[in-house]
Amino acid sequence: MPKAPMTHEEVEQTRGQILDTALDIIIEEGFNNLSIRKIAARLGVTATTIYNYYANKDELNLMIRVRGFETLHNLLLERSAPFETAEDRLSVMIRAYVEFGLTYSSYYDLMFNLHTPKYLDYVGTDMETTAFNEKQTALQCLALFAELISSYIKEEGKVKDQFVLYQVVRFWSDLHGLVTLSNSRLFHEVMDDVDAFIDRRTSGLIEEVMKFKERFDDGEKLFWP
Amino acid sequence: MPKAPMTHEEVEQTRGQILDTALDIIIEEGFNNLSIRKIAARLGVTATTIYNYYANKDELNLMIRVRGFETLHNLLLERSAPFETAEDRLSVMIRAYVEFGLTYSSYYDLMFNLHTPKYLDYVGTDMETTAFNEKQTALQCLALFAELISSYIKEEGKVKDQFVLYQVVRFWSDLHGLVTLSNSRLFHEVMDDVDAFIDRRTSGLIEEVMKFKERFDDGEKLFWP
DNA sequence: ATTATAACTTAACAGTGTTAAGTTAACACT
DNA sequence: AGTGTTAACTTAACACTGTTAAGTTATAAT
Repeated sequence: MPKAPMTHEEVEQTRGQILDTALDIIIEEGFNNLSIRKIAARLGVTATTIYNYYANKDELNLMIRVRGFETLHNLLLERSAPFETAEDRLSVMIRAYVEFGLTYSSYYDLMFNLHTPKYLDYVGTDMETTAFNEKQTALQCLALFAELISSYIKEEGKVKDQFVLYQVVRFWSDLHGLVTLSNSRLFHEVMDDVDAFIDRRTSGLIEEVMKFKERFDDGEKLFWP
Repeated sequence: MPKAPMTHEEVEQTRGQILDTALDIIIEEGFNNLSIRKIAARLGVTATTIYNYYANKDELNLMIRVRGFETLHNLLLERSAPFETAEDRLSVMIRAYVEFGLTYSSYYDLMFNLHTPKYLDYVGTDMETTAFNEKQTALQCLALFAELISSYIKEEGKVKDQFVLYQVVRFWSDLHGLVTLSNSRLFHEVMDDVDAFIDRRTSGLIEEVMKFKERFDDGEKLFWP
């Protein structure tokens, strides 16, 4: 006798519309100007309706981050697809990462910055599974880099895995510093030609990765940097 | 006939008390939980009173950042003072920077992150001079590093200055990536022993700086990295 | 005692996330 | 056709934010 509930697909569609609207607002007005009421107004409903589809703003932020990681993952795949060698693929992926960070600076900030909770913060809460999915999507991006670095090294085993993780996180950290100091416009406070700096530093990092490969190609045993 | 206004010093003292209270709240409850009303309540006044001493929350944030840069600057001087050689001084300063970033993560975030306006955003506004002072304090920290790198190189001139700026900003960028990914707890999502990683990476960066020095000591001409 | 005014407060506005309670409309069953 | 169930939505409110206009109070010099 009751009214038939929305199908799972209909719910997902509405959730998608809400997310799309949120992304529109972020792109048009920046992340700081995103509010539940603003999303609702654009969709012609009241703010409370949003809460039928997302538990709270945190969950919405989490979904925005998932979108971000998916976009990044796709970009990395897209850019590396035309290339065969690990060198070429790594090179374009590093440049793609920087490009993503600078282009979608609002996403990037939400994905990688301090004031957003991370998976470990959600363990034991209602949103643990959502957060788990976000983390997996994010890890797939890291994995793309890890696979390539890993392919350099003939040895196998736990020590290798640790080495690869160290290398990946190390280069990630360097790239992250580059992206965030540029997005925070602090580079612009101390330098005239920021673009040139970013180009040079990105090229420098790619060269560093290539040097690692050469050392392994020359038959060097696994070394600890 | 009018009531005598507060002396400049009294005003500065009150401004200082407001700032101190703000810092207390940031340390105790985090930057996100800082509010004008909360500061006022702790000082036993109303929120509007704060506006007699600071134009708005932005100016208060600016002053918090100045404090942060002063603290960082003092820490760098303090740590490097006992040492004579440029190597030792650079080494302890690099470690001090990381230590500062990890210890005062709330300050650090406010000082270096996206969503706080920078000097260039204040040009032409009432707060331009305040922002200018902040920038100068910040640049003094950079200068401490620049002087030491500069002392490696015997040559002089514009090319050298550009080289030194590139090097300083490059290492700053790397350190910033390390600090912010740690503070955002993203390292903790992918690694077990984050402290070990940070130690190793910091040491690695110090080694890199030392290698530069060696190349110059060996009589190498100014090279472009 | 009067008066100017510095320092402060009250009250309000427009905004935020969020929740409890009420409305509306669609469906299945009698 | 009428009725009860309930999904989807709205209204109204709470507690909070930064910020401002207007009003109060206490102090100092005349």
